[in-house]
Amino acid sequence: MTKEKLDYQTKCREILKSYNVPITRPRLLLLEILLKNQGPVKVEDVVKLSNGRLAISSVYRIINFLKSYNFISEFQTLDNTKVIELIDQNNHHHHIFCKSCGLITDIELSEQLESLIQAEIQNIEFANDISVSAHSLEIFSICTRCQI
Amino acid sequence: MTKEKLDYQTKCREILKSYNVPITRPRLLLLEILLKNQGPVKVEDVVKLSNGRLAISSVYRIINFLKSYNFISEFQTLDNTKVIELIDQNNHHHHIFCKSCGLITDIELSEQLESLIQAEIQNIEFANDISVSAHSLEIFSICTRCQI
DNA sequence: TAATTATTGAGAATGATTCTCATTATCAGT
DNA sequence: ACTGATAATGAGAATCATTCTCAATAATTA
Repeated sequence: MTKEKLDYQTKCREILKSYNVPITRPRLLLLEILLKNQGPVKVEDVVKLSNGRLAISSVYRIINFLKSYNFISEFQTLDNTKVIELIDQNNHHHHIFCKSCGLITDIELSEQLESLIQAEIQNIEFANDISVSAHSLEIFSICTRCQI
Repeated sequence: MTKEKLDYQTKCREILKSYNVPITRPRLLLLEILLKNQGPVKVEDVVKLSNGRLAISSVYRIINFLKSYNFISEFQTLDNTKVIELIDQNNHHHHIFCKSCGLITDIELSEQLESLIQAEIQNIEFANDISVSAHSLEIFSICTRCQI
């Protein structure tokens, strides 16, 4: 077993432990797959990448379970495929969707814009007496490859 | 027939005509339903509101057809229900999703923030050599009713 | 008004997601 | 470590949303 692989597993274990979530092989595997594949992954890809070690019903169950712990964010691609992504507090980002090929690209906004969004959200919270927990800016475009 | 009802139908007819889209009773009906119900509507609600005059297969077909003309925007609620909304160029807005009850609230950002987003998008277009056609800021919160 | 062509409705087919339940794994307490 | 209580899993059945099919119908053009 390579050092890298060991590190992933250790990290996954720590993540689960820190949230007091029972550590099981399938949960470790799913987290490991998400850690290794930065960016959004389709449900069927998780199953494929597990090499038959994860049942699709378990993948859905674990996704829904971990969503409730805010480990995972889930959204739809433009062709309505569900994709999931590890939530990384240190890497707040948004997504560009290609309307032609469906490619999803991560994007970070400038600090200035991000803090202005935060300010506006505070206004919205105040005006509507609500408590906002997250935001996401989705950008729709035609990607470089598809422009040709 | 009331004057109001006549107005809706006339407006719908004009919309379709202006895009050179063949005018059919089901398309008029769907547009009328969307015009009357400002904000996002579920597919099943469209069928209900049509009082049996629209088949669900037709609703899906018409939605996909009109989407390609940019009449309609489509997105998912937090519990993954598809909702559609009429695109109104004069009313660019975003959505607040209640994580508890699923309520979707329309929201307009301040002109300042909206133009800063536009500026950032221009940078993104320039940096990535892409052409952005739309954007959407999604805000996730607990709504006033659910706070209690 | 008739002929041509596109659209619709109803239900069948598909595909994604959830549910069920017997089997297996995890964990706390010894 | 071992055991028992409890929770999680895998496999496939069930459900639900969406698309497909095709005969009947409506819209458009001349």
